[in-house]
Amino acid sequence: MSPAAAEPAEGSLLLDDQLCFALYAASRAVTARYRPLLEELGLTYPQYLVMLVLWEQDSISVRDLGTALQLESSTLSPLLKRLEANGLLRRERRRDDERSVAIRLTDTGARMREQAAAVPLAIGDAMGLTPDQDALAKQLLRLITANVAAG
Amino acid sequence: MSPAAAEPAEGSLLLDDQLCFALYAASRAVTARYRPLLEELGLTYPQYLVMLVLWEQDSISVRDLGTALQLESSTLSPLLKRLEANGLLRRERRRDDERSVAIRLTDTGARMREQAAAVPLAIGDAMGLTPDQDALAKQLLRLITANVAAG
DNA sequence: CACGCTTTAGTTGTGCACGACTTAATCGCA
DNA sequence: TGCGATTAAGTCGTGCACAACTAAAGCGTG
Repeated sequence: MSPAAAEPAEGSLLLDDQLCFALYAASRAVTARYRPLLEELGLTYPQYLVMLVLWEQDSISVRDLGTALQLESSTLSPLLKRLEANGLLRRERRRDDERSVAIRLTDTGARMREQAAAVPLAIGDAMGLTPDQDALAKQLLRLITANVAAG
Repeated sequence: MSPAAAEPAEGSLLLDDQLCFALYAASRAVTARYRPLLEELGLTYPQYLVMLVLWEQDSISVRDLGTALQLESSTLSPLLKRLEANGLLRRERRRDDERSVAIRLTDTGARMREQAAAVPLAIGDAMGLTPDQDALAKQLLRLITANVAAG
């Protein structure tokens, strides 16, 4: 991690100067790395993220799931239907508020948690960062997310 | 940028411990920030990345474009058709190798570069990182990309 | 030269991601 | 109490992203 050889001019249009491209490329590369592991579980990457939330907090509304993952209902609704079709969760209208839909894991969905425990370990290994680098990367990424969302 | 309050256990399944999620969320947040700016140019974010490459190196093959952006021809071919339909570029078979297609900017596409110069500045501003943080983030992201691609 | 292998671009099918919109339920307040 | 505004989930259309595959061109070696 030595400093960059030559610091780019402000407002460069060179692809390799763009932080946004480094971000976009890294995100796709990591997702690609997950793909074969998740395929064994029959999950896509966004489906895996939904399962992570549900393993943390079962019986959550579509709205709160969207808040946690920063996804619209127009993305989540079909995704949740696919997970329901695969037997991992059930969707039921809340009786106290019929607008809201509660997402609950099935036994199959809950049991998948054990199998999934190996996944973050394998990916963490593949990313090959030291614990300090990992923490630093998370902090920088959250800072970026917070800043661009704010303006 | 103080250290994290509590370092997560290895292999945690908590969403907010996952570097992969921070990456995925940041990437989408940044793309969302670009959207209104690029809409004025009539571009999507991946189309903007293609234009960045072309402003750097005109008359490039689909293959080399794919290498630069780490995208498959199955993603690029339809995207390039849309850019061609919008009058920003032309596609022509190479005479010396009829398998290959050369992508060339039209005058309109080349002229868009001036308008686009403001975009990275605005985004850099919105990300709100110091030059050091920006450089560090790029280094970490490239390290992650290289590591996960390698294994 | 011939024929099989590789390379290049493109097509097809599936699943996100998001804007614009719809429907139904609930809320708030005049 | 009634009715307009708000909220929740979902549909639809467009555009990535990628795997699996196809078609056509070029290459290499017997």
